[in-house]
Amino acid sequence: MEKPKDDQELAEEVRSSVDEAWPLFVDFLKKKQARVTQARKIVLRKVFSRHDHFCADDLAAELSSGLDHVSRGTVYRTLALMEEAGFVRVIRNTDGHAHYEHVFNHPNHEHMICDVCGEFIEFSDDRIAERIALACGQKNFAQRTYRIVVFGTCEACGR
Amino acid sequence: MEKPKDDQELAEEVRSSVDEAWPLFVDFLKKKQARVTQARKIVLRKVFSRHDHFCADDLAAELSSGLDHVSRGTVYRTLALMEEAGFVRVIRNTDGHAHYEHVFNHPNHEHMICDVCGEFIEFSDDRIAERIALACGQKNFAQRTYRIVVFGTCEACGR
DNA sequence: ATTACTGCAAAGCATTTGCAAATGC
DNA sequence: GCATTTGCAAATGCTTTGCAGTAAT
Repeated sequence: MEKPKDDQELAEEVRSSVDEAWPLFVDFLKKKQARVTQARKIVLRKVFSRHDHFCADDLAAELSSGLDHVSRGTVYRTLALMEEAGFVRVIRNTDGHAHYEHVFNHPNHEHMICDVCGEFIEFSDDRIAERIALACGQKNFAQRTYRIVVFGTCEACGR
Repeated sequence: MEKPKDDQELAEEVRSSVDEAWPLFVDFLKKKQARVTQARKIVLRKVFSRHDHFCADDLAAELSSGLDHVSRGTVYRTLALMEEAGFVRVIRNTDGHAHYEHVFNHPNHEHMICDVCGEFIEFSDDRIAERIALACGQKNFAQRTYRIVVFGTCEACGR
């Protein structure tokens, strides 16, 4: 049973996610012989300051015009790194945009996307993961990750 | 137990798919008060003349320079119609291209995409469909369709 | 000091769109 | 005959890239 989170709890969770994620990202960069830069820290912090899903371009827009300035190109490059590091997932909608979400402190879950309002609804089901693993075994396919998107109409829009 | 299909059987299957699909597409267009045109027929035939997956742009390229000429814009517009009609599915790869496949005479199935060679491997599992339906029920989400893509390495590339 | 990263603006590229001509109804 | 479609080419919009300057090691 999970009670709704209030603002303070959310803020807490954000802080801890960034605090946990950053050192891990630093490790990842070092292992890769890449550099630990301000821009990368700013992008990571921004990504974890959001709870919802966001699209690359919006993030780039926000960061390329604020105080902690990071250029569009760098935002895209950093998001690619973060995906490689496994901190972030891409979900390609039917529109051309790349939607991202962070996966840190966030159990495996999939999405329903409402055709009408575009809302993302999360769900998860361990059984599905099992069946997918099974199918991969049968095809001798070494699974790295998978993505499920269900399209349809959400409760609010259906009424 | 299914035996491998030889060329003649494949040709047969293609012919019958087109022959079955076209009248249905005509119905769809009429219901929509849209027009039954040559261009739409040509695109549909081309889509069903392919067994594999294809990307919108390749199809457009082939059709915009052949004898049965259809312009790029029209190919894109027609593919959108065919998707709406449920004859075709889009699978978005990580590259920006839209990959299509026809779903007529083709049971529900999902895909594994090899990171190395880009091959599409089909698989299906009714259990997964059940679990997804269940999850949608729980969220009061009216499911229209869904897509699963598993990323990883295929058998050949894994060796 | 060396090498990688960033910012900027320009290029890329699949897809969409506006509009005049063509076609289906 | 009238409205929808088509073809073409130009525009769009997200994303990537080249390069000169800047920052990290």
